[in-house]
Amino acid sequence: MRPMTQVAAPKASRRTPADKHDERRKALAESALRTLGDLGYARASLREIANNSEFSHGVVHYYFHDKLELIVYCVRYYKQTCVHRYDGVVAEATSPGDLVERFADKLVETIVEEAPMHRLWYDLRSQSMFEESLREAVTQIDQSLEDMIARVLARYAELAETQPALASPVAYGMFDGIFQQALLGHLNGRDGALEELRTRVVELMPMLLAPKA
Amino acid sequence: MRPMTQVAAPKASRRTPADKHDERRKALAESALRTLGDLGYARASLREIANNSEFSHGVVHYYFHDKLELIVYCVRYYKQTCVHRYDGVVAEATSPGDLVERFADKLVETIVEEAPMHRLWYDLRSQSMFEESLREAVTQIDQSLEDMIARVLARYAELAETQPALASPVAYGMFDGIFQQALLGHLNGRDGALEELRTRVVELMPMLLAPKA
DNA sequence: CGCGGATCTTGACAAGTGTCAAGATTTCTT
DNA sequence: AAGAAATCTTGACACTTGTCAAGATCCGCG
Repeated sequence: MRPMTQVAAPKASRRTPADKHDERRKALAESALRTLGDLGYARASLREIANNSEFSHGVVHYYFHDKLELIVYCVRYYKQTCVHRYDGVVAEATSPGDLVERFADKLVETIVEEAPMHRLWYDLRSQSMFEESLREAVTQIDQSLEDMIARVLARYAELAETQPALASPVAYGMFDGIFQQALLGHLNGRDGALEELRTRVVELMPMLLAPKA
Repeated sequence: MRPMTQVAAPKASRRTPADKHDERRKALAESALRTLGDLGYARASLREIANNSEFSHGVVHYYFHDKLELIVYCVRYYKQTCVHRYDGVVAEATSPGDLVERFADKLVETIVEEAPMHRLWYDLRSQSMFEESLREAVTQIDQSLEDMIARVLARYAELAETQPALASPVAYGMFDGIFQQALLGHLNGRDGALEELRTRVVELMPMLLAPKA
């Protein structure tokens, strides 16, 4: 959620004429994401998306070819900021135990703060099982999430002076599974779903390391 | 996909007059499941469902109150047979290693043979994150799947003469995660997705047991 | 047979959908 | 400031959707 001013003003061009287009796409995406997070992929109509924004419903086709392109753009745009969520954890952790704590806390935090975005992601990924045209984007995002987990795990092993016991796809699959489970529980209003996620991650992480000797 | 004849004919009542109703509901559900597995929850219209069956589109509202009731009935109906998929594994395994092999094989087998049903389940579960009225059914099904995993794990620990190292919700979450990952890979046509699932499960299972001594 | 209830079909309705084109409006350039 | 290009609004289109009601058809029982 960094400010949307471009990287800088290289010379005297305060607003590049062609970048305005990109700016608008992002603005549209940001308000579309709110509606998509509320209603999900199928139920969010272009009119509803436009109503919850400062634009009219027709403008979507000026900036996007069709509904699918808008939605893929939105999720890509969101996930782009998402994959660096644990960079701070990796950078600042001082010991294996510290890293585990920080990682678990961050996982809980993002469920509390961005549950609608996460359910939208799972919605889109499920849709991609039916809709061929979603698969490329979903595959790429999934890969970048796996890489994110891999970085955490690598740093964890480094701090513990050992090696990861599992390849990163497995680790990602596992975390994704219990994360999804916690998200579902949280949305169901099940008390303790978040605290359970925390303890589960804490007790799971050590198992992902190869024995020291 | 077992034959749809009822459990038997207990006495002289070959066809109970009121059971005909249930029979029809099941028949409708079975053909609806085909369409739902093809198109998913959102894209499968009642007309499309009816077209791929021997009925007309109006008959749905004779047997079901609305679309949601039909779909929930369908998924419940399917998953009901699903939760006993590994009962044979549990019953017939002769050693820890044998159980792991059989379990992994069965997981792969069901992806090959029932991928559309599995993606339908994930679709429905994702929808339940948005649609309150789906949550009860989804929660119940999820619980029964967790119980299924718990039975496998308990037997595994028993054969290995030790205890499970993780509570069943965690174990279920993990397996669900890597299963979903494999399903996605398989539907994407990624070669090796199934073989990877097999080896991942085989290498993961021993980590779920508490050390022997 | 013929009646009555269950079962099913047909057709319609109202609401909502993505898409697009024609024109209004704003913004920029010269 | 005038004209041109970019941007946005409005309204319509063709189509699909879930739902339901009226009537046709089937079935078993008197």
